[in-house]
Amino acid sequence: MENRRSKREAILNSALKIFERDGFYKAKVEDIAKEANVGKGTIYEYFDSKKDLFYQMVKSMVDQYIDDIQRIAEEDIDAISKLQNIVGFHLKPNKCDGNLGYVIHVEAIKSGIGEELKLLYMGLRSRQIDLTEKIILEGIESKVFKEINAYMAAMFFIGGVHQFNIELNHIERNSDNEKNIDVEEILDTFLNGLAR
Amino acid sequence: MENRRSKREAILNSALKIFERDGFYKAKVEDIAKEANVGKGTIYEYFDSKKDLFYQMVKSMVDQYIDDIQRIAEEDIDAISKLQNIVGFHLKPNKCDGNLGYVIHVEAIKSGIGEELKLLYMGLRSRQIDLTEKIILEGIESKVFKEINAYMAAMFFIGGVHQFNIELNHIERNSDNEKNIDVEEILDTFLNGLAR
Amino acid sequence: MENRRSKREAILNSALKIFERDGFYKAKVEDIAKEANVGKGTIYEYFDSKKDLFYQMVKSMVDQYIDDIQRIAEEDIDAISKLQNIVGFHLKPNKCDGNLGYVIHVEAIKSGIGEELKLLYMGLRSRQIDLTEKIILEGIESKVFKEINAYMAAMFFIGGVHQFNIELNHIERNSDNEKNIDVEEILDTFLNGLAR
Amino acid sequence: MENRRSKREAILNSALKIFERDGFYKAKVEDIAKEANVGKGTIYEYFDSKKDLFYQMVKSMVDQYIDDIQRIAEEDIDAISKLQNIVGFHLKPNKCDGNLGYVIHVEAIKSGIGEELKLLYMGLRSRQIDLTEKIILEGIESKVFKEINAYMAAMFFIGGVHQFNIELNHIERNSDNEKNIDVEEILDTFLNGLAR
DNA sequence: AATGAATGAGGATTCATTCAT
DNA sequence: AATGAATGAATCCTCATTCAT
Repeated sequence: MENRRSKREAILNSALKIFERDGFYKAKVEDIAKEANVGKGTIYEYFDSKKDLFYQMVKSMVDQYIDDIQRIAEEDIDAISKLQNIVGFHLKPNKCDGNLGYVIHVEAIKSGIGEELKLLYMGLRSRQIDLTEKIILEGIESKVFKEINAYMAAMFFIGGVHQFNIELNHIERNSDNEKNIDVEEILDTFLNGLAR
Repeated sequence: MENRRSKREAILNSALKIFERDGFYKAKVEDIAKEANVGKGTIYEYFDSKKDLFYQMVKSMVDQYIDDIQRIAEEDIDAISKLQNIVGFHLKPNKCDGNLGYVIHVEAIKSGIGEELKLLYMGLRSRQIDLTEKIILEGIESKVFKEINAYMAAMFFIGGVHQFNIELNHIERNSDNEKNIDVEEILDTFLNGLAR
Repeated sequence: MENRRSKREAILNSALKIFERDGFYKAKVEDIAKEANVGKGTIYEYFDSKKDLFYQMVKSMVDQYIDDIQRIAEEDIDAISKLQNIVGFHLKPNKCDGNLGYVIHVEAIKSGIGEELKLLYMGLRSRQIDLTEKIILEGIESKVFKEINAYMAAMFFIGGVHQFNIELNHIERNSDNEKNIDVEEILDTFLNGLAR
Repeated sequence: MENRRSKREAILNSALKIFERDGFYKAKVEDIAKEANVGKGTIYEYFDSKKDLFYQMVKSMVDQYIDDIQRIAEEDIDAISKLQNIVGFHLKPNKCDGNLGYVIHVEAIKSGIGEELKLLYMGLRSRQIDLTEKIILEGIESKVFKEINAYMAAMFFIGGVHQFNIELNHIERNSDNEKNIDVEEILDTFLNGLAR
């Protein structure tokens, strides 16, 4: 039934919203249900438990995310453009939310939700680093980058990108001293460093 | 009584450990009490509530942390050495744990624990960025760094450092393909960038 | 429609099976529906509620049971042969299951299901005792039995028969030290007692 | 603490009362708590779960019951007197309640509560039959009883006794046509049978 | 007539907090 | 001051029942 898939989708979206707002333990299944305009029981028609719902929500996020950055990594463009696109992707609001990332991180590390979640999360991290590392290696190969430790550079890149994501989506949003942040400048900082 | 202060300290240390392991909502007051070798009721002699305990724990962490990096920032050494020390400080295990940082972030953003926590956390972030920014500005002034956007560079620096912290304390720890990460190399990546 | 009656019958049979296995409260309407190869909603086309289904199931069991032992009681044979047939009837597996009897007893005594069930059950018990008592009185009249308290003897007879039924259908079934139990011997014990 | 044991006892007594009245699934933990004049949460200080409470309650009943009939079986009196005492014991109201026996039987057979309960119950049954069988064998040895199948006789005896127990405690109690039932007469029926 | 997706009342269980000792 | 037994509010989850198709 077409309807079944769409209701599942609706629940996942509510879950995303509520889990992001409240974290796993504070979130109430009933609130997720309300948000999705379904009854409490309905959630259990589609998911085994609150934990399962969380896991499935994370899984759908992760799958989408990996898909997205993979697509960027596989484009037929130079390494710098790829990095540029990745930065751009992370600054787009709602597209990939850093706060949810923190929530997932916390629950995955605790693994009070299940070993599977931990694996999923670890997989995401290594995939993220791998892809970035590969892009950097491409850049090295094509002589655009110098012979740098690609793993380390990848870590730096991801860390920096996340920092901007959080800052923009959750911190800045509340304050008024709007700092203009643009992709070009971020990338420049990363590529050229500070040293004179 | 001297004893009173030390028991409070003991509870804060247990709280740190358990909250880091379990997050705010999963953590049980009883577990914190056990860890501190005190009775459950005793915790309420020293703290108003679980939320208060969390807040006080965060506060003591934050105060300590700001103290530490402030001390580094105020040393009479050049900007590069300061950054080096900051990186080194964050890689020292147990000294400042990235996972707890995530836990705090999540609870602070939700502010289900109280507006004060949010303020405390925001204060920490801006302080962290300010200090780093200031160090970078010092470097620019003394012509060691080029005329770069210091705010942006600070964000990148902090993001990268966190990424390494998490990777080392929580991810690597479990895997065996030990990647040697040393302060020198990290800083080099940051200072000189990738570009040829 | 002929079909309607047969579907009702199918549901009653499933109900019998599931209620016997799980008892009233543990049994799920959905399981009964599955067992009967009908939809969950269909059950409510034939029965008002789970309680009603239980009641109707018990009623159909009870009617059948009373019919059966009544037929035995009315045969044109001597009292001893009647008792023999009653024992034989209860030892036949699947014919009349002692465990369901316990389930019914429990629910009927609690009467959380309804006063009607209690009445039905009480009626069954008194009918059972009455019939047996009557057979024994026949035996006394025809000088085959002595002038014994027929009510008491009936109670003993029924109690003993139930005990064998349970033992055979639920306990023995699991163990291996098969004790041969045959109708002749049971009846002999009952008729002649232990005393030398 | 003396108090701790007595509160546990109080909860077990309430459990006995409520489980007997409602059966396992219908019984509410809250009702048991109310009956024992404790808070709902207190029950979980003494028992792991509703199932555990049921099991412990059954265990304490079973232990007491086996103790009681064992004591009777070991007295230094003749076989007939022992049987007489066993009948007397079962007719004493509140001393050993047949309805609870049914409840236990139903839950034990289903073993939805746990395999342990089943084992406990099976142990009770076999113990009950063993003891009775032994008494009968004593009687045979001392030439008071004839060379009868002792196992079968034991089954009959127990079945009859239970029947009386139920009849007296749960059925008769409600009706008015009081039938005088006394131990002597019951035993006479059992020992001498019906046959002339 | 038959279905099963949707519902929400109901109940087991957890755990922050209190308070008598 | 310190404790931990007791509590009940809060929340996950189940399942009888309804109703749109």
